Amino acid sequence: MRARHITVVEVARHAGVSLATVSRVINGTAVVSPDKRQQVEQAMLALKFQPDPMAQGLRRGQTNAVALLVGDIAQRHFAQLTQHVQAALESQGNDLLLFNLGHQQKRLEDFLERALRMKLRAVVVATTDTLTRPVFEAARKLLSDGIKVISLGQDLTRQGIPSVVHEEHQATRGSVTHLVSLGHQSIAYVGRIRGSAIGSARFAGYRDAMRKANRFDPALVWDMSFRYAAGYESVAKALAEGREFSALQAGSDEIALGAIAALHDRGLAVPKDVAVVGFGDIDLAGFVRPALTTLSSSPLQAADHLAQLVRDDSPTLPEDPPCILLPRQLIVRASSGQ
Amino acid sequence: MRARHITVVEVARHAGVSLATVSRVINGTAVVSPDKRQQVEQAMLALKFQPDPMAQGLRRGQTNAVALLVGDIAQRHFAQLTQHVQAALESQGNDLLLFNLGHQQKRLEDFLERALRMKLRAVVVATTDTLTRPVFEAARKLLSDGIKVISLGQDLTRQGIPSVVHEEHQATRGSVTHLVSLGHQSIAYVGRIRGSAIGSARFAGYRDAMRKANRFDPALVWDMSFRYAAGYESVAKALAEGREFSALQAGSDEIALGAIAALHDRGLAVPKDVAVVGFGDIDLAGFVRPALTTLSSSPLQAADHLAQLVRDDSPTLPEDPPCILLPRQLIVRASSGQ
DNA sequence: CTGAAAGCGCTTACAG
DNA sequence: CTGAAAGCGCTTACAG
Repeated sequence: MRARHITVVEVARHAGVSLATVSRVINGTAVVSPDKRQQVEQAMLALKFQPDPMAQGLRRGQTNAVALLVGDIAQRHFAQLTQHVQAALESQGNDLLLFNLGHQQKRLEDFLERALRMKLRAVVVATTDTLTRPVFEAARKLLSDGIKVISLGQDLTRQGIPSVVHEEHQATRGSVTHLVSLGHQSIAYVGRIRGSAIGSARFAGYRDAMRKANRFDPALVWDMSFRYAAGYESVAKALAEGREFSALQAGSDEIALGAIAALHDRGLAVPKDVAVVGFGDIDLAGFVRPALTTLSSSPLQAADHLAQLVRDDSPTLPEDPPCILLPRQLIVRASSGQ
Repeated sequence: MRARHITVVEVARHAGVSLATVSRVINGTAVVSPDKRQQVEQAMLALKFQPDPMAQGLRRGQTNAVALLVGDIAQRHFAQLTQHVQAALESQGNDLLLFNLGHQQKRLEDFLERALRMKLRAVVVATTDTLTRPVFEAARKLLSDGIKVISLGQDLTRQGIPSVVHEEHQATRGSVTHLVSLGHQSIAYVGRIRGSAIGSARFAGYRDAMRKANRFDPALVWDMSFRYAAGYESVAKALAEGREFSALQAGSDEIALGAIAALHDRGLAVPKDVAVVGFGDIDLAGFVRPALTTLSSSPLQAADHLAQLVRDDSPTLPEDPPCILLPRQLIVRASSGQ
């Protein structure tokens, strides 16, 4: 059933040269006389030759696959990231191996162990979760084996891992300061996600801005579980408990949307009764009503920087890995009023 | 830099057996005496041996990777599908190679050509787009080369491709009939996406229901480009033109959300002035206000069926490939009234 | 049940 | 600039 494919042997025969010469033409790895080169190229065309990636990989000790480990592809943010990372990698000839972590640390660890044998070109870790020791150890093993590990989303340079990150702390500090300047006194924070490094950073920005305004109140900080439902439940619970607040900073757009639903169900209007600011600017943000004020992201730029790091063949294991920082901007829409 | 890995040679030496025996233990492909088996297993453990997937792949002529080609990972529906497909494949030991088509036919074609050399375990095509001849030809080449091709989303069994699909036509026919029974006379359809096989089927269901009710009016059918923005623009344009309608069936939830924003911006209330029904039941559907009435999907079941087809080693190239049909249900929420 | 040997399709020293 | 040969790490007839 399985057809026999054209190999370098056939090409060499057809072109009247040796295997080595064919290989040199394929890889452009050594000088080949113009006429032989042409014969080989014609033979490849005539026979519709395509090199076998497995064989190349085995021999070179390297595939052209990059693994992307995402926190949870079901989250808008990660889906967007995946989209752009795939595009950026493809444009430089790399395939994308996708691994959905579902926020499970153990899965990350297991994959990293396995990655050691896969001869990947790079492993990209895109998770917001706080990482633990075993993960770092597995990553170090990869690194010392010459396999690139890159962090997308959180700064892991202290672990020797090049990172592409967005502003987090400054972002919420800025947006909350904006809410304060609008006259809000009681501003709640919904979504200080437990176990999330990024979530903590966003929360810290909020906290610092509130402290500066002398308005920080731990009772207005709500943890929660997961996305829409979490945003909804947190706010529903707070309202049931009689908490008072005139504004709300969410840890993500999805949480913000859930929060808005909860406010709505209690008869509270956004932004009239409660102003809401999300985080991340998912594509839907501009299409809900009221449109969602939020903090921007740059998944496209992030993916481009990442691709550059993947391509970059600078000496492995630099003591001082690069950290690329992407800014965020407050995108003011109707949900925050004024 | 790159460390030398443990190979079968070391394991064989350590266990005092031949390479062949080690291989047999790894693969469980032939009977090995209990004592030798144990020695090998101990050696593998002691040396922390992990087989090299590239070498195995080259020798066997088969990887354990499955390619998933999705219409557009930025769309909720595809992101969810990807999540479940990855999980299902992983549980059977397969890696996922993700390819985002961005709805570009040419990319599908190119990838299919390339897949021929990749020795993939299967290629899963998950797109709603109407496919063209060159794509089918490339698929046939894969099929005849013994590589599984599976369609996720549209019925391609006539092309010899096993398919896992959802009801489309019946779904909109049912939901529109429901709207009719609620007393609606003018029901618009937004999102008969050009070039989308699935979009056409959904539209046909609407059309048939409207015809049956003697209410079909082509002026109430609006094509559009892309997701939220499209839903918004279509409806905004229709309203500006003075079209009258009391209900609206959308081709997707995202389109429905965009449509609702447009209605809102014209001062129309949902469902009081216009009832809205979406399609797909994305996770957000229950968390917008009013909550979105929509047609359910079963990405989890779809992924499971798919995984089964991937695993299934029945004779290649059956003349009559299976078509697995998943039902949809109308999920009634606030946006459709009553 | 077991081992020696060939071979999957390439690339890369090595020698010329 | 070119070719013959070795070898990447496995698996699989083949012979016993």
